[in-house]
Amino acid sequence: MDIQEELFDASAEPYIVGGIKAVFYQNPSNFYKVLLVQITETNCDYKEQEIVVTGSFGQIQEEEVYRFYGKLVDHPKFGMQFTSTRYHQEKPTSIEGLIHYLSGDKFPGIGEKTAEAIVDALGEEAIDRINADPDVLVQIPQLNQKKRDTIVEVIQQSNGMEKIIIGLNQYGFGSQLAYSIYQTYQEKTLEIIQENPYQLLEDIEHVGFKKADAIAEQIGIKADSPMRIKAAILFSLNELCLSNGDTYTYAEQLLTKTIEVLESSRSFLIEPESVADEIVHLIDENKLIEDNGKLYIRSLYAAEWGITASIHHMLENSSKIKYSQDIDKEIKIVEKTFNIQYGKSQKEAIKKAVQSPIFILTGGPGTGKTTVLNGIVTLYAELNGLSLDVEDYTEEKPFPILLAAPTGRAAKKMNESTGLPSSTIHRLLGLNGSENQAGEQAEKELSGGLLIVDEMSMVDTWLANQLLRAVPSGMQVLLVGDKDQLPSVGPGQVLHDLLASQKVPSMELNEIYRQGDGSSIITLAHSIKNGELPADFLKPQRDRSFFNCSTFQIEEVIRQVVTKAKAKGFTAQDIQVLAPMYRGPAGIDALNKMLQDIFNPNDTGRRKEVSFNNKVYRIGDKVLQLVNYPEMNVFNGDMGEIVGITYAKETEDKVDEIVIRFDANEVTYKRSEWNKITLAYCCSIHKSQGSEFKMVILPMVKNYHRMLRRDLTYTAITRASELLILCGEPQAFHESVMKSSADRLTTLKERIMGEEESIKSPTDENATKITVVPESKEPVSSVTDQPVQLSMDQENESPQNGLPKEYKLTISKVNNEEVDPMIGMEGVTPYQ
DNA sequence: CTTGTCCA
Repeated sequence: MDIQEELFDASAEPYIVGGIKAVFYQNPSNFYKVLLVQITETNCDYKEQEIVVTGSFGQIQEEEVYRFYGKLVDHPKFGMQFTSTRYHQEKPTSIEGLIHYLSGDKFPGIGEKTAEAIVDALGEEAIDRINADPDVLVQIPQLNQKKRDTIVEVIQQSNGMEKIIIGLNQYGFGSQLAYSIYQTYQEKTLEIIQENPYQLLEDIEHVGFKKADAIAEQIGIKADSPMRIKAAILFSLNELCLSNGDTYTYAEQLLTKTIEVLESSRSFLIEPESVADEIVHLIDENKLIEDNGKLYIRSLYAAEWGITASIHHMLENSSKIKYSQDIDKEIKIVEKTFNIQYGKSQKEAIKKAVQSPIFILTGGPGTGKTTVLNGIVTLYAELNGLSLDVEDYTEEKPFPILLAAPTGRAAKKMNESTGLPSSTIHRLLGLNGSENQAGEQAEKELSGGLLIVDEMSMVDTWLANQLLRAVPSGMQVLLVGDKDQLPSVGPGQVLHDLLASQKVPSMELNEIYRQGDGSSIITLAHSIKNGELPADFLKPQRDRSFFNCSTFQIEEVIRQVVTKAKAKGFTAQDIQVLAPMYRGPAGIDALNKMLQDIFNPNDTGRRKEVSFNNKVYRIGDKVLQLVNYPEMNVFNGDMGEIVGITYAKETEDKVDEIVIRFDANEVTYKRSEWNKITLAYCCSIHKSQGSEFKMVILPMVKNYHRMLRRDLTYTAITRASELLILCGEPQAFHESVMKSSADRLTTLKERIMGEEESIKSPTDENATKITVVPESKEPVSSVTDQPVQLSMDQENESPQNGLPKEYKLTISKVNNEEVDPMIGMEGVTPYQ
């Protein structure tokens, strides 16, 4: 068996073997290539002679024959092609093939006759034999020393990849890591690792310090070597900043963390002084930035300043935006076109936005950001005499309004709500994932008159810098988002800081248009946003209720609520259970299993089902997409339904297949792609961002631990458009609301405000950090200090329910089915 | 402990 196949376990994987006819495209900054391949062998259902193969490849020789592993993809623009995840050069196997290979361009000076002589002497195993012992060539009289060297060199080079992979294996890298390391360094792999194993920390994701340090030890790098200490410092800085979302840290914390990293990797005592010395050296070398006692990751320091410069530059252009038309009059025309009436603040936002070089539109869910966004687009087009018909534009004259968002799903939603083309920010900027995070490479400037970015709260410091830097002079920018929702995955809190600086014109929408009057969900959301839990938090309301229970009772409580709701006509699509984490008794995985049994059981045991990763899938299951498939218009976070399951023996490729329907289109997933989906009856709060559900069920228990955060709770409850059912421990809700997330350490706000950095010591900073957390709130602590009893005051609360005065929701009553778990919601059905 | 993006 081929070494690679063994390594990557690729038994029934689709492959294509063929010669390279042309290299259509190669990205100079990474290994991405588009190749035209003349097929000689394949196990795919593909009848043409040629196919386009895309992927990351090292050196690709035209005319050479390669074996590509991957899958067929129907690209909307380029048709059927093969996306390859790994490949290797094919060794010639037949005698004729071998002769052809040896007499080819690769071996200068070797003709057909010489090649024949080599194969005559060494047989079909010639290549392996030369590899094993180059001296076997001496027996061939046609070859002089120079030709022998050429042959050996070329053969060893193409054998290099296998050697490198074996080498990586010996260093203890599994197939996955070995592969990504090889993809990055190619033939230089072993050289780079031997020179400085710590380089892996900078270049390869998922390589930890211990791993790199183990190799370093193996090749004799001493425990107190400056190289090792420096690597540990930079690694610790990254860990500290990225785990908290901060853009800087303090020397003391960095020192402590570094020593911890070093000493937990090798048992060797490290002097704090030597770490401190190396921190100073790194600052001198400009690999670490020190500013007013703060230590920054270089790229983040640059990005904060970059954003600041861009913003200031835009603001200087304020006076250049002038319209001859009467804007108020034009807004009236827009209102007429859409047949709506904007609220006062909405009107003001539209007016300000078209007149500002950069403008922030913010507001919670349901406040009409989308409506205003559409108004701004229409008014902008009106004022500038632009057509909004995409057909009127060409490649030379591109559409002048750019729409983008940090996630594929948000971009898709933008496209649906505006009818205009939109894309991810990455795609807009032409980022391809191989850039370093600093984005220090040259990038293209955008063209157009207006750039609109939605879900700005999810844009991190690096991306914001790259985006704003690509904005040309004169292009207006509109940033839209909700600063209280989940922050970016990457470091920083750009939207928050821009708003806090008060330098950028902005408008916050407060009026709720989505929910009807008297929604207590919105009131609750407002309190949570401000770090409070309202006094009536535990009392059943018309549109929400609370079940007090422990971690281990969550499953049973939710089972009963959902069973009841289902009987009332709520479907799996109407009800969404949200949890912050996957594992544990009250985790997403456990709840999904239970919910699947309610909504889509296999009672008879005779239904078609397939299992994967401890999960069972059946037709009718509600599933969640976990990655982007832009060509299918399906994105990370989209929900669909399984509409078909085909067992391996019934499919052409002999692999199990699942067909999932999303809104309009159906997508087929082979077993190898099943890790791209999961059950969706319960999903993570993160994945729910950007969606809305009639009924949201939200468990909160202390077991969720570090996931108890205000932004998560706020995001979760604001997903509910009609009903919200909370369950769990009141103390857990309390904790989550107390834990503010908008306390990432950043200096963007100060930079934009142009304030002299006040010299703060770490203790000062800690003090400010503490004040960010609101003072203890009386109503909450009084609720949480004692065992909670849910009581309903008959006089004030829903007397129409005719409930007894003392009505306690306890788990035993729920268990005995003495109470209706949808208490207080009698009149509510999904169809009202 | 969870979360995002990428190529003619």
